[in-house]
Amino acid sequence: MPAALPSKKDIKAEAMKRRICAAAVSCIDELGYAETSINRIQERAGVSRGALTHHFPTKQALVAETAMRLLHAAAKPVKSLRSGRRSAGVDPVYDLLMASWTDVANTAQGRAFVEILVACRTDRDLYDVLAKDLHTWNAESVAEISDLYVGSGDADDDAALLWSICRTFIRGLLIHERFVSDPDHLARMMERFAGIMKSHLLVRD
Amino acid sequence: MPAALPSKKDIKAEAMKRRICAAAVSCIDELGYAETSINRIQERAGVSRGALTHHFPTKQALVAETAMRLLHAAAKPVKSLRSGRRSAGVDPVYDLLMASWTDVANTAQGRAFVEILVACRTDRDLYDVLAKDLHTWNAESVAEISDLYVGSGDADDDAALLWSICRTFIRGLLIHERFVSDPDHLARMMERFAGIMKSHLLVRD
DNA sequence: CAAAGCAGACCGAACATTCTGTTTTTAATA
DNA sequence: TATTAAAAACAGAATGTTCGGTCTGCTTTG
Repeated sequence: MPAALPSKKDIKAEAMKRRICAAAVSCIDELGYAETSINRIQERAGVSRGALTHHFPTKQALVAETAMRLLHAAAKPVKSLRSGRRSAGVDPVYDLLMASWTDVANTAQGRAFVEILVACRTDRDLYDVLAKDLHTWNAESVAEISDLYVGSGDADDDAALLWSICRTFIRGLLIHERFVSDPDHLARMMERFAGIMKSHLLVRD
Repeated sequence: MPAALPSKKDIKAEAMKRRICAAAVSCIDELGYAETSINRIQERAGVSRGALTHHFPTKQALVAETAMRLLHAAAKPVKSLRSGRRSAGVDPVYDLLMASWTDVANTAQGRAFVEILVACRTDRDLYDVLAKDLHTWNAESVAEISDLYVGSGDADDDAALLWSICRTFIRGLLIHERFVSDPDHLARMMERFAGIMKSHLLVRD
């Protein structure tokens, strides 16, 4: 594993890929997965068709890499919340949940990721590409939490279960928006939910 | 409001629409919203293009009507749970939530509905058609619950808030499937969640 | 016989992908 | 260090398919 330091070529390639994936994210977030075409991503990224095709030979490859990047980007915030600003707010779990909503889920990246998640429910090819990373990401996320918290239930993996529940609710909240006219309602739901959960996910002693 | 009893023509038209919408539901459930085309719906419904076009001049009209039907179909189960099988199971709220998952959400209809919900997050035209019905459906659903239950929190609409949280979680659960390898895990999450919620949504005395 | 229901061909637009060139970068050689 | 051939990065046209929507007829119903 030489981990050869990146050449000028690699740097440009990485910059190009990042640019294209960023365009893909904003497209998916604003237009939805169904209306996101290669043409539109290309246009939004300000990149020629040849360049895009060179780095991502198929649409699936582009979506897959975009999803991977979103996945790895979403892993950071939880870790940073783990180390940073302890005991600053009301409750660590409450803070974690509220931050997960505002800083991770309810962002262009978070919304785009949910779009891709929904897409790979029915797109088996896409799912096959992402499945492994989704599972390991999930396992790591759950392990991080289990390391710090313990659940109020009987099962020994109760903290993991509760954290999965939290993430599931937060993702669902993105979809619930269309049901209510007042956007403030989502914040109220989030607060109420976090208030309930903080008495079940307890800091390890 | 004459509510003229349906003629033979109307009956046939209704049957045709039902058939097409059913095909749309199974398409959206199995292929996802992005891969659902008029051609495929037509093929699955075993209907000619002319017939389909006659009843639904545009794709949006078809999706909108399909969503309406799903919405009205999803209103029933909650009502039936309200009247039927009281005190049969562990807890009325627990039963209600578990039934909402197995009988409403985790069905072809439920999954298709979520697909449409996700789609109309970014499709403003579709949302404009559905918004009114989504809001009133939501209001009715919440009213039904508030009529029977009271929340553990301070707010006077706490039961409504909690019920919205429940529905949001259940919808999110449909998406969470791709994160875990064991499908049984979803059931565990559902049970744990319902167990928590039953101590916050309380039967009115 | 008028009108609605139905059948299927047809249309331009947009799609993902493939392709032929052109430019730039890399690495090997002198 | 200068030269050069190969490889990679890019540009953009061309291709065949599929899309949603329209249009022209035929059939059934009222």
